[in-house]
Amino acid sequence: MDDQTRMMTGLTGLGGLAQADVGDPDSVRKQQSLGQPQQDIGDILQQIMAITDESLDEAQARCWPEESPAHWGGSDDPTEGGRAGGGMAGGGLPLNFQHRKHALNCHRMKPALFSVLCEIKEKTVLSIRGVQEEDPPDPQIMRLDNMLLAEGVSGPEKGGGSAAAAAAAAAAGGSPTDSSIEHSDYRAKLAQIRQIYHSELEKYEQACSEFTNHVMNLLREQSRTRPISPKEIERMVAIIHRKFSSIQMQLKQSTCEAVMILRSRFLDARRKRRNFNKQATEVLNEYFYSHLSNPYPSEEAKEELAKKCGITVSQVSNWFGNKRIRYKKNIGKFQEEANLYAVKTAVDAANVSAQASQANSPATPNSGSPVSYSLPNTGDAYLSLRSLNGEGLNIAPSLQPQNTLLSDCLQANSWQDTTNPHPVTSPPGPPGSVHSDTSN
DNA sequence: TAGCATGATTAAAC
DNA sequence: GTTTAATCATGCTA
Repeated sequence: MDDQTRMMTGLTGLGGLAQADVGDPDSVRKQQSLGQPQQDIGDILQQIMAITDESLDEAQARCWPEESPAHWGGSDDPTEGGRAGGGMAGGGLPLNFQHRKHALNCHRMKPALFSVLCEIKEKTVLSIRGVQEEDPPDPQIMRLDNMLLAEGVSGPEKGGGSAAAAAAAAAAGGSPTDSSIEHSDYRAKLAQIRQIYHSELEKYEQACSEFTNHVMNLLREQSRTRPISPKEIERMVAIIHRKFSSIQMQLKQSTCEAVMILRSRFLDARRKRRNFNKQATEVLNEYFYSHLSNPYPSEEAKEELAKKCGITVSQVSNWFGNKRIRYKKNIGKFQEEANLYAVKTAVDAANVSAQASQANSPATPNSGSPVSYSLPNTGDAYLSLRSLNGEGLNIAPSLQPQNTLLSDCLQANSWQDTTNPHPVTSPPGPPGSVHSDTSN
């Protein structure tokens, strides 16, 4: 029986009041003021107070002083309350208690009292209605949800986490093998976090649903003796959900923390700094010293270098940034290195031109032709040269006139003198290819 | 283990 | 957006 019906039933059963006045609490009060009804309500309230004030032990002692456990069990439906016989009535309540309850329910003033309670209830509900309006979604929860979704902890398993891992691994610039190991390790840990998160979430949801059902049953049960509207039950359910969602938020928070720790441990590039391999450093140095007059690789050149070195474009930028500043700070220290790479480049250029002469014709000129940036391993040639020329690192005179590149490498560099950032310039050449700026 | 080398990060300037 | 300059954190080596 719903609240409305219950109220109506109660009111129609109001014996001491005129039918026309039924449902009007003022009329009820008027009647109460006449004397007899007031006494009745007083009685009924007295009885209610007496029952509610009693502890269970007291009630037990009074109703069944020598009861056995067999008195418990069954239904407490008031309609069953009139059943004859000793021992237990329904609802797990002793029969005497059932009788008292039933007597109370059947009291002729009960419907009127119930209607007054309904009125009071209605007013109370109205006063708190404004406060109970639906809350907007919590931005913090939204942030947490978004992060968990982005990391692949919540939502579908694919993408998120592994993508983040891949991106971060790429940013860290580790070797392919290293990054793949770290990647799988990261994914395994992330999967662990995901599993824990989902199992905990399931537990919370189960507990929430169980508790909600329990409370709803309790309220439905109570609605027999006090007015409880379905809206109130809904509100109570909402309160329970809010409480549980705060627990969920804690779970989400700690999951996010775990993910952040995992990320910082596995993917923090600074933590995982690895020196570039020898070949990569050589490629970068070759470019740097062969563009010493303007060591600012274009975006295309950076991409090309990054590809050659197996690192990212930003790592190339970092490297050049560091190199420029360190070179500038201590030119003397880097002079030897500069000479070394200048010779290396020159030897390569000489080799290239010699090959070109042989391949074409004896008269083919090579001056002015662009020198390919892709240098073969000229280390041996350089060492031979070095030994021929002693440790003085002088350039073989025969090589000098052939390469404007060489002079470019060794000339005074304007970028070193300026304190302002050098304008972003690209060495001439088609995009995607790395050239030495022989035209300089 | 100290000291240097080196890659990454940061703030400020442009 | 890039660059410089300073700095941090880590790797390498004697």
